[in-house]
Amino acid sequence: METRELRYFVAVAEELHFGRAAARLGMAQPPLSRAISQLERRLGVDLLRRTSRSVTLTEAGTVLLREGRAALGAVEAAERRTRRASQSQGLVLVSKAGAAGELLPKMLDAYAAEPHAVPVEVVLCGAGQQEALLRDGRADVALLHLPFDSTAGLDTEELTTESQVLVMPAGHEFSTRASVRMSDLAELPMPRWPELDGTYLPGPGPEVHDATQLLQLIALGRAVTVLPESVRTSLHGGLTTVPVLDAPLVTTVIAWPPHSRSLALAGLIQAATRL
Amino acid sequence: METRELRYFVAVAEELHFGRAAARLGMAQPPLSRAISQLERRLGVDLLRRTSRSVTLTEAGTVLLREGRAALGAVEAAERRTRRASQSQGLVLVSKAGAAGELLPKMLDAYAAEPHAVPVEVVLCGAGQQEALLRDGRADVALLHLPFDSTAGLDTEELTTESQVLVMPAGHEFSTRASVRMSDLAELPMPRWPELDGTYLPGPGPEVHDATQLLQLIALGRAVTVLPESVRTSLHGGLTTVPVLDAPLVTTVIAWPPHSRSLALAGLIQAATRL
DNA sequence: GGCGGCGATACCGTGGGGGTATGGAAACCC
DNA sequence: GGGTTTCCATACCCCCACGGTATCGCCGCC
Repeated sequence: METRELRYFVAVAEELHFGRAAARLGMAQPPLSRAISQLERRLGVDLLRRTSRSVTLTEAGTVLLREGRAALGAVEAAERRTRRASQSQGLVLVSKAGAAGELLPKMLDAYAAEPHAVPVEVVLCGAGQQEALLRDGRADVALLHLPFDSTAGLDTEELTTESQVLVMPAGHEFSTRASVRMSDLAELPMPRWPELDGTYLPGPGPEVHDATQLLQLIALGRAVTVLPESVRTSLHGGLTTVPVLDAPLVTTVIAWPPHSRSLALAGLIQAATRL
Repeated sequence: METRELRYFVAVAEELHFGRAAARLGMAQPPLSRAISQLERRLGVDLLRRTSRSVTLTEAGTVLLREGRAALGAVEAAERRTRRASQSQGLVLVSKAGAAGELLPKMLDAYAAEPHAVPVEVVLCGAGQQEALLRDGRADVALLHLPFDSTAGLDTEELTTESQVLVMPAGHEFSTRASVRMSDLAELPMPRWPELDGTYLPGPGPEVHDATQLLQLIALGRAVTVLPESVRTSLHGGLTTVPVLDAPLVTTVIAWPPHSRSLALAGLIQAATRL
């Protein structure tokens, strides 16, 4: 199977429409139709059910969509990492914007003090995107937060575990309490983060896309949220926190793609775990 | 990058010889040379250092060899899993030949008793091959033994942990002792298992390639070995065991490729962990 | 029943991948 | 040191497969 065929199939499987898929691929529709039929014939498997009105995935097509995306990611990763290996031998670290406030600078300082340290570029991204960045080679190492982020298919090392606190404006009804419980918060509208595709699930809370925006909304009294306690060091005035007793513990882990233990990466991981 | 280019590059990088690589690929040498140069030009990266006498990998070439193998594995996996999804919806479980003697049948029985169980095909392979089989889609799930097998890039669930015993012929000098230590065994020639490429590292012990052969050699007095204690249930007469106090504990885990939680697989994993 | 949307089919042109023949550099050998 | 061998690169050619345009066939809809 060639990556071209995979790209074609993934486009069609995502659009469920040959015309739109062809447009997305920058080609005409007939060659795309043919390419998919050829792929089906070569695999000996029906991937799509076409009526002249609609296209749906078969069981096998669903599998190939999932596996094909992963395979394309791996190919792109190979390309990116090769390119990067030829130029800079620095590392790219990715973390959620606004997360890991304290830990990150400490880690970078500790690593930079090492004898053979290489430059570390820090990329901040939206929640849940780190895995994709690692997978397709745009990043070498990530900071993830369990249990929110998935570590499927990554090697990890635990760094810290912390409890969570409710973040709210100073005058909030809970601001004078010594602690709260999750059940106290059930009625409060929680801000909604974007899904992987950039859209928002429906719900009562405001839509946010980064931490600064979130903290502003909280300061404005439009939202409250539950965050790891380390955020307290980076809160400006006007915001206050109380512990949430039964919120899940948040573990920060450093994660990297398996089989990629370059010397530089090993050094960074070691520096991080020694903190 | 097309998989064809990747296959070409991997072949050349492994052979370090354009002529042999071309033969392996079933093509002539000149088009192969050209394809590699094109790849280098497109990536903007030198992958190989050629003198007219020898070919060596550059730094970037080393990266692409590693990443390219993984990417090709992912593509093959996509193909195989798609094919399998269209026919049988059974599972393929892979384990080292001779290992997991007790656990495996129990697990399969427990799973078969479940309401929606699908057929499970059991494949036995040499040590260290399970990961490759999982990765390229020939297997869905594997039994691995820590700390010997690598679980890099796999999702796992621990099943059992056991200590190890020395296996030897009945009349062996250690057979009357209550226990031994690793230091007692330092002088004994241990059998050598094949590496990933099927070759053997040099050393004093006999070369073995499966468990039956190993046990026969032990019965013949030509070798002794250290194995997880569960092997005791499958030893025939003439062999005996004593505990090795300070041998590493062996943990049997069930492992599967990330992102592949089909219903059937989830059921099998659940049945296994409930044992 | 005419129309519009969509996927499949028919047919054509071209670019690129693969072939053979040959060049050119470096090691080896007597 | 010149001939020989070895090995990768270049030159040239051919053909197939990929992509484009035109068109058909099917089906829902107004």
